[in-house]
Amino acid sequence: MTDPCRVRFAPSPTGDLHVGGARTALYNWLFARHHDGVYFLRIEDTDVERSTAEAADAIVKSLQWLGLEWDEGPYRQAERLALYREYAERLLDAGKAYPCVCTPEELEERRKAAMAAGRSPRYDGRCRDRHSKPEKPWALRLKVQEVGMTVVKDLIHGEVRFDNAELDDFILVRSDGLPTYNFAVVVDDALMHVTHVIRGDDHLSNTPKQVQVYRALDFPLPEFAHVPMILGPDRTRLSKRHGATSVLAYRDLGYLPEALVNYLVRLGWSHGDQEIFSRDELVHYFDLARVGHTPAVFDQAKLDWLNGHYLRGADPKRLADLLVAFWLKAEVPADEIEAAAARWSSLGSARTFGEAVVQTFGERSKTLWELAQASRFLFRVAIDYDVRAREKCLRPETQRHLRDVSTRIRSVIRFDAATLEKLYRDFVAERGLKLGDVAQPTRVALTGRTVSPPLFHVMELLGREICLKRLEAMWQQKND
RNA sequence: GGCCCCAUCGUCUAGCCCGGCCUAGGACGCCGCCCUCUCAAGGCGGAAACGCGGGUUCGAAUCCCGCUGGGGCCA
Repeated sequence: MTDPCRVRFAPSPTGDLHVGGARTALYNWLFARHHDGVYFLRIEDTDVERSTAEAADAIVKSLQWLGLEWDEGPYRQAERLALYREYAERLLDAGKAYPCVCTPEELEERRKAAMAAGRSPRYDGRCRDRHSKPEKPWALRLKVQEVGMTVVKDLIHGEVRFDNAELDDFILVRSDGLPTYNFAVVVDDALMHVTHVIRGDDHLSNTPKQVQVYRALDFPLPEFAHVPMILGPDRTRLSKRHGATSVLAYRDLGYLPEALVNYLVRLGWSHGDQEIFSRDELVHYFDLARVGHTPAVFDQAKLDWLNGHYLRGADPKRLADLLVAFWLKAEVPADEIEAAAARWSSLGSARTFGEAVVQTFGERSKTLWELAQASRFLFRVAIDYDVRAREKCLRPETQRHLRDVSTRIRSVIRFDAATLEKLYRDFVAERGLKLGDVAQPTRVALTGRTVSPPLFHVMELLGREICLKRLEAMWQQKND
């Protein structure tokens, strides 16, 4: 019986959780669940300049929304500073690290000089033989192994070799007493018994440095797995320039968490030709060995397709609950939403108004936001008419049709889709018209547009009163 | 600049590790047709890729080298 694996997601709270980070979290989570291991969250907030509590909060919210619950934590590096100090002290005592009194300004100057002379801008090691703590402010540098190679065994990339001569004595603890990323991450991963470090490709180049820290501290090495990054459509690192990139932004745009998860997991991982995966299937099939090597471009069109797929399959009740917030955002007054719902329920339908809307508009929408906008005309709000379509409705002949059909609508007993459809079909049959001759103008009068969900369902949703009012406005309109 | 990673349709990818089954498969998107009260959804069909150059081999998308291109890290 081997010990269970332990993995972590360790974001810096310097901004919203973007889709790249979310995928890293997802892969960690799936790996842990697949292997019955432990997945935990660690907030890397030692960079006090850039870290904020709001960002940490947004990350936690994002992860919760995606359903990536953690078993431990969140741990916070800011609360563990004493630990880093303790291990720094050990390295200093053991002579494996040394105090450096070079100031950032001096280093910058030397760096420039080196560049100008065509040399690489590495630290020149001038404080290397210093042992005692100086009076002046100092930073702690690791005395790195200068010869040989550091080989990183990566579960995705295989063995990656780095020449130790390329490494310089990098800083472990800054002069302000705060640990650098490469130091804190090693101390934490080792102390927290992380068995598999699964993170973005951008950290692969940092790994040989971290390996040196593991060795200096006599910590056992974890396994590493560096997953390729997610790029924008222009093939550069994803950033705000690319529009929506944060998990919360997608939530607010009306995407479903299961759609985003499904999209993200397939970006860089595959299981044959399968595109749609349930949560259980993902846990069952997920395997780091099947994670690709190539950076992936984020394609919103495919996310849209997946979201549409999940929207169609989702429980109408759940969607209806979520929809309200999007209607409000589409500037539908709250009391209009209530009025429509009350009117609907007085009709005695088994479904609620929201559920009925979801069922007729859902399969035509990619997102809840789209659904809310497309169904906006169901309320007593100002409708923006398609100008050209409206002009066609104002032809005398068409206005007559609308007027005559209105008369029948007014007197029909049951106001439901089936009855209305029969009414329209009888009407056009009697007059030798095609259904579209009357249905299309009706659609325009009621919705403002030439496209909508099936007309008779729309009418049922709208209710007799609003239908007659909008129809009347259309056939009474003077065509000047 | 140095180092590291990567390279199959526009995009995500299967195939590559263990060469022949690949006249390169699937999905999104796109185009066409069917269904149809419009639009979706669904069904059917189509256009669309092994970056380039050298090897190795009877045979390479698959192995090796170089180039080119892209990305990242260092500061």
